[in-house]
Amino acid sequence: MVNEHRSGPVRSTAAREAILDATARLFHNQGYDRLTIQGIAKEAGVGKQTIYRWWPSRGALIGECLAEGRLIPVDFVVPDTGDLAADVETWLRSVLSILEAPEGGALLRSLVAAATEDAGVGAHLGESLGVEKYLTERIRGGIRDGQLPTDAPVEQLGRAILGAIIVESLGREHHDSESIVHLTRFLFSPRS
Amino acid sequence: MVNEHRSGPVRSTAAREAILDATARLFHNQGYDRLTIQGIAKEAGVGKQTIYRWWPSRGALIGECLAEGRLIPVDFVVPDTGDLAADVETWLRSVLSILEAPEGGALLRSLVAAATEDAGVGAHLGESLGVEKYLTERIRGGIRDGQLPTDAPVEQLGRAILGAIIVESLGREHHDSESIVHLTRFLFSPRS
Amino acid sequence: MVNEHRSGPVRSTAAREAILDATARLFHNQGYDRLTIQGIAKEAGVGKQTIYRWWPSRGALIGECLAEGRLIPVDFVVPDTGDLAADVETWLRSVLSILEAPEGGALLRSLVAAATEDAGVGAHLGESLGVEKYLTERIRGGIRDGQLPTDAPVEQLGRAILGAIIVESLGREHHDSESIVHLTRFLFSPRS
Amino acid sequence: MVNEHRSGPVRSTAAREAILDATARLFHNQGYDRLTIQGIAKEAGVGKQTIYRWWPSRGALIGECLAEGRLIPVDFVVPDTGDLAADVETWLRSVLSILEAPEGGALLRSLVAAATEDAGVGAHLGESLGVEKYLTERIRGGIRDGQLPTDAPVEQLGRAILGAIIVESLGREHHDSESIVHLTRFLFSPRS
DNA sequence: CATTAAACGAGACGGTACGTCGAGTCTTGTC
DNA sequence: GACAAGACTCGACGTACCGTCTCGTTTAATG
Repeated sequence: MVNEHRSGPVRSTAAREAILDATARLFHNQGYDRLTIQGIAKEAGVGKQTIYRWWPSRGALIGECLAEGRLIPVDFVVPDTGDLAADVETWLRSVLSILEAPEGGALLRSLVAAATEDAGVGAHLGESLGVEKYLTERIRGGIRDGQLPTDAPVEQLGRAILGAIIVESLGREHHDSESIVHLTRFLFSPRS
Repeated sequence: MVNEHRSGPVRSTAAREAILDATARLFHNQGYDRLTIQGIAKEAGVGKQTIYRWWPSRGALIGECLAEGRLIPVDFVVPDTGDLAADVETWLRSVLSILEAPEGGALLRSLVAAATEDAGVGAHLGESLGVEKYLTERIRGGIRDGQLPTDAPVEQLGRAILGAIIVESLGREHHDSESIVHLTRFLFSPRS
Repeated sequence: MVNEHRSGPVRSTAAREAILDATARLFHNQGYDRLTIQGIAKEAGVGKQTIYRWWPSRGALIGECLAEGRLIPVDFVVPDTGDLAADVETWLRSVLSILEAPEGGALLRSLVAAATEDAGVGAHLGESLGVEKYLTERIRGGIRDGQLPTDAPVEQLGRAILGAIIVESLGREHHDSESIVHLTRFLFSPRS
Repeated sequence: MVNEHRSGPVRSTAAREAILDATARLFHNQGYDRLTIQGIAKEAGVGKQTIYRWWPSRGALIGECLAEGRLIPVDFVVPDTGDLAADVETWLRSVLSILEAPEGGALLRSLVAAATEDAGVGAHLGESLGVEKYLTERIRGGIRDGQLPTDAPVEQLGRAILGAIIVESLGREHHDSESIVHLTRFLFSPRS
């Protein structure tokens, strides 16, 4: 029998919703290091076991929130005006606007902290900023247009930009958007 | 007089040494998230209070270990053969050799985790890989040589490479050194 | 309804038993001043929190042990042969036999120490020696028999005898049972 | 040579005074259980070692304060008007006036707590209330006067009264002076 | 006097226990 | 059988004191 029947209730969507909601809320308010399963359970009005039943760890919860866009509720689409450098810059500025929000740096560091603990978060961090889906795709377009050489390391370019943002955030210096914008201009401006 | 004299016992260098030693040892063996003050104290044969007396947090301990080269005991010097791209690649390969060691990825992720908690670690992470001291300096040399345009974002290039390594490490895909080497070749190869 | 229902696990009697057992055992072996919550938890194979959940302090634990007869497991009943002085002396000798046991003085002093910290212990110290239940009752009988004047301070007589024992124990002189027996004979011998 | 000479300073009376002062002050303000050597040292403006040099324990400090009348600065003299019962009652009321002061019960319990830890305190507790020096002496006078039978247990009577006070204090019931006065009247009123 | 050694203030040290927090597991009664 | 509630053992937190041990400074008897 492929189909295994069992009696009893099925997973409560209300509980799942309340848990992910509470997780996202607490993550924003307190950061990853102060996020606790107990706190989430109480905030969600849920038993601890209900969390442990469906998620193996704190990181997995964050991963699921991230995947559902509950942590960064923006769609970082990259336009295609034909000008690769300008399009990338548009994307970059929308990402940087997160960092420039109050506690934006702390938010990003919290995400990185979660990523160090949980592989799923690490894998989907770039994804939720549109790196693979939009940015890398747009860069590929730039190659087809001849704005980048055919041997350009497409995926690595996205990672490098994201990485530069992360490194800057870890340094906690006063955030300077323009310096990263400068980087992308250098990377994507037409080469002679 | 700046110097304020006080009688009484002086800070024990033996205790300081034992604590930093134990911290570095446990950090390598267990990673940052399993590192506890309690464990360090026991490993070092020291009272907990002696740690709290001199360091405000777990992160600060890691920061000091990092600054003293107890975590990454390598000097990542960048040669100057005249060929910028080749020199950067030399540096890069020595950095990547850490990642390729067993548990190398975990080590880097642990450092990043510490950096998310402690500003000092964040500030000195790049430093201890020679980014500011050697890599950035070498890139500046590349500008003087005319191998890079004068408006190249020197500091951001170092951050971008380091960031690309970090992002790759967070993703936990099978590590591929060549893809990052590819990135640096793209960045630093002579532009026409 | 006075009864407020709540679902969920119920207090573990096994844990309670183990804790009180361990408390009594350690109290006898080490005395009150060396008794620690940590030690009780370890001896009982129990988490510290389980102790703090149900008892507010070390003294309260001792109070409960005392009330359940785990510290002085004797029933100090007073006979009624008709001879008040003799009956009180019978009781007294059984109490003194505790003091005369090895470490008996230390046991009593430990109880007194606990009583100074915890009101409950103080209240039940006399009780567990049968002062209120048996001794005072027997003295009342003596009044009815005419062996004591009707205005005799019944309760205070019990306290005075117990107090004399305690004061003697605090003095740590070589214990002399006969001197206290002498006191009770004086107090209860037939008055002309 | 029996006499061993040495150079150097002698014991500082200022330090001794400051320490005993601080001890008495803190004992009154915080009670015995919150009294710490560190606290005394800081309050007295003295190094910890100076305390440990001259006193073996916290209890010994209290013992010395007690012996010097720094804890109960009253002289509990017993008058001799010829009326034994009345004289004892005079003494008793002055002792009870301590208990009736605010925190008087706590003070007595603190003294008892110290006595359970330190033999010296136990030995001198009664002494500092004038039990041996005055009360017992006065009772002996009562025997000589024929107000008490010759076989009265003189010392035990003093202990019994003190003990009754202590037991009442340990019970923390609302203090009732008259009940103890009643006891002494019963003990010392002329027997037919 | 100059010497010198002990007493002193200050406080760092290795420990032990404190009382609290959260982890992850288990138990109970309800839906 | 999923759920809310929460008791359970365990381990770490950061703090308070313990009693011992340097430190330099002060001080008084000895030489």
